[in-house]
Amino acid sequence: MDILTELNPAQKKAVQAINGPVLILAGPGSGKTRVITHRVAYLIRTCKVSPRHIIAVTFTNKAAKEMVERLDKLVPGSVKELTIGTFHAICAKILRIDGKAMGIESNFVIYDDDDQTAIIKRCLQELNLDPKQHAPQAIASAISKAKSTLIQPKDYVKRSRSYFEEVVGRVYERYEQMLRESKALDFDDLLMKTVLLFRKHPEVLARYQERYIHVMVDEFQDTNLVQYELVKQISDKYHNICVVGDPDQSIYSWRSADLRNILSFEHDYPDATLILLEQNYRSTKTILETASNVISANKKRKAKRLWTENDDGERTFVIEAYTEQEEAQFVANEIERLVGRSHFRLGDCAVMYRTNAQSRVLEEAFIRYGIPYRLVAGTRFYERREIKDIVAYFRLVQNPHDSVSLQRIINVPGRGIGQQTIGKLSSWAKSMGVSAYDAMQLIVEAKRNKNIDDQPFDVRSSDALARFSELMDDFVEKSQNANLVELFDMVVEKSGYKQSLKNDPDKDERWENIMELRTVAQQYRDLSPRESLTAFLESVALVSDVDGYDEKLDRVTLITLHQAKGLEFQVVFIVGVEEKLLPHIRSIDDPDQLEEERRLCYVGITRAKQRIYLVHAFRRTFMGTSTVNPPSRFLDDIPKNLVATPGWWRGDEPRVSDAVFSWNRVRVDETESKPKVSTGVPAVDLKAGDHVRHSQFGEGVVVNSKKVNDDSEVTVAFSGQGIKRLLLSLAKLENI
DNA sequence: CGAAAGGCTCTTTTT
DNA sequence: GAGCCTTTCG
Repeated sequence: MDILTELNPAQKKAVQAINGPVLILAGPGSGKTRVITHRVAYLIRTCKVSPRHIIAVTFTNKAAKEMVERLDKLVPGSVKELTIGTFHAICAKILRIDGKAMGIESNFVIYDDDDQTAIIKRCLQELNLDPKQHAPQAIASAISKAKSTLIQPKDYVKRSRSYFEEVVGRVYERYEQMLRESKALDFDDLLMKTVLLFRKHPEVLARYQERYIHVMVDEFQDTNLVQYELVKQISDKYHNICVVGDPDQSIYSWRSADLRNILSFEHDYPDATLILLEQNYRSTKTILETASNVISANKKRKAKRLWTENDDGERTFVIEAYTEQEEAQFVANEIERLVGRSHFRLGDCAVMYRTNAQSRVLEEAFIRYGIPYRLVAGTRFYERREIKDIVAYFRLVQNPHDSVSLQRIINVPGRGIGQQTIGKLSSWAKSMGVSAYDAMQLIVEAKRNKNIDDQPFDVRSSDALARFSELMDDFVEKSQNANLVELFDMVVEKSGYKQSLKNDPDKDERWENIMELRTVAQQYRDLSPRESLTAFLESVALVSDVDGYDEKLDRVTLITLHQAKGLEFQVVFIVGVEEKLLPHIRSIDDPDQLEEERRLCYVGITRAKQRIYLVHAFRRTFMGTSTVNPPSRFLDDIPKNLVATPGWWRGDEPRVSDAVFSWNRVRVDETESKPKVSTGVPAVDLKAGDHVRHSQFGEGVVVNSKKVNDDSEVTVAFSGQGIKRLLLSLAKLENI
């Protein structure tokens, strides 16, 4: 297949502009991914560039994986030598290999936000600062911001201007020290330390410059200052740097992403070739126009002319629901209707929202309707307690100095090592200038030599500590010659974790999760014991939620607007299109942040290929309290001639009085829709203990059943599927 | 030391 | 509403 056919002139130009700096401004759906992959293929196949001289940076691991898959078809056999990954993953690799020059050992662990907060809390305690007055989260984000702009603790302290910054400065210094003691790096460190490494050791940088002759960066609008610096460093010799982005889709400023990077690029590389990708292949004219009208209201932006040859398509549906429950109901109902009557499949539909908290009501509605769905974030897998616990054992095996992991599991499951003992242990260790882990080994030794006075603990505590120390030693020993799965099984068993789950009310779910983690570990069993542990832990630390997202599954996707960037769906519902939610209340009084909210809305709309629904609720329960939110100001910017309401959702004036009855409308006007909603007495009467069969969930046992208006809500425990609540009239349950 | 209960505060978005 | 922390009691 020829690399250049099936590309439009602008795309062709982008693929062929391989020498010197290139800035590609790519509108949504303009074939950006295609351009990047074809450009790499062009370099390899036509220009005979060795794949090992090419580096491509993506925003998520999923994007990297996709690119590898596509390239494997275009240039078979080359992908192994290509460097493709996220900034964080690439930097982690660099530091494992070359970090020693910076005092970073190759077995460093990566601390996530949770670990970071844990450390900060410990700092506050040490510095006698009240965590209630100085929110650890706020301090964490201040430190992160500093690191993203390459400000080190000393500089931060020097330039602190307020009391808060002074506090942050003090914490920052101690925080860095603790990370060093734990031989750990946080996310921002991965980037910052790499830049510092390159600054301090030009000879190391030179190696990377020689290797990566062609540099490409995707989602450039969402890079921060360190990332920009890094890209600049690596490409500083050959200047073959190609960045791709869309300022209108910049939605990560809160993560220190800086739109000015695009401007800086034009400034730093005045000879850069500028390429605009403006033809949209994804959406209908109506969707594109809707989106353009929304984004055009932003003041700080360059006007852009997006166009498409696609059909006009359906109008944009703007819906008012009464509450968030009704909103979810509408979405579920409409999806059922679409899938039943038209060619759309469940997998073609996505529901997007501003905050994760909004997903719950949607989930409940889908469960009641019996519609299979997939939640992209939710309670994130790697943030679950049982997963973090098990992972902490592995981290400790890899790096015994990891104090956060030690604190986490030293008494999980309970083995008689309480707060008192832990406190005593760390101060004793500190007084001797060793890590807590080393201190515990001293206790073991003291016991062996019967020199009990060598350590300050009573028999009970010292026994417990010694036993834990020996346990960990066993794991470390195992890790040196057994494969990862064997180690996994040993850890789960011998740590007592498996046993301790027996009393856990969520034991089944937790156990399933642990087994899922085991499958992840299995993927690394071909590597050597040492390598597999490092690779496993690194993948665990750097995954994102979208990475696990599999579009082939035929299920409705529930996803945040942020995560949806880069994805596309036939049908998109954006819910909660209200003031205080989109735009979010915390962005409303800052003009810049407000513009970002608008971009977020724009990203959401432009995900849609065929149909877009913008749904808002008149009344919404926030944190216990019910509030009335006006429709989002963004809706005002959509021309009325583009907007419609689905036929069955009548209500030309969908105001309160009307909306109250809309619930009934869903049922009454539903005649043409596939599922007939019965309002009478359910055909079967189910009670606890009955065995039932469900088309999706299989067989299960009724746990509870209660009357809801004219219907019954039945709670059923399905084998292997967990407990679901279903509406009897909708869920087509069969009594067996 | 650990389990249980009650009280508190936030919840935007995430590599 | 939930997760986290503190308090209380055995």
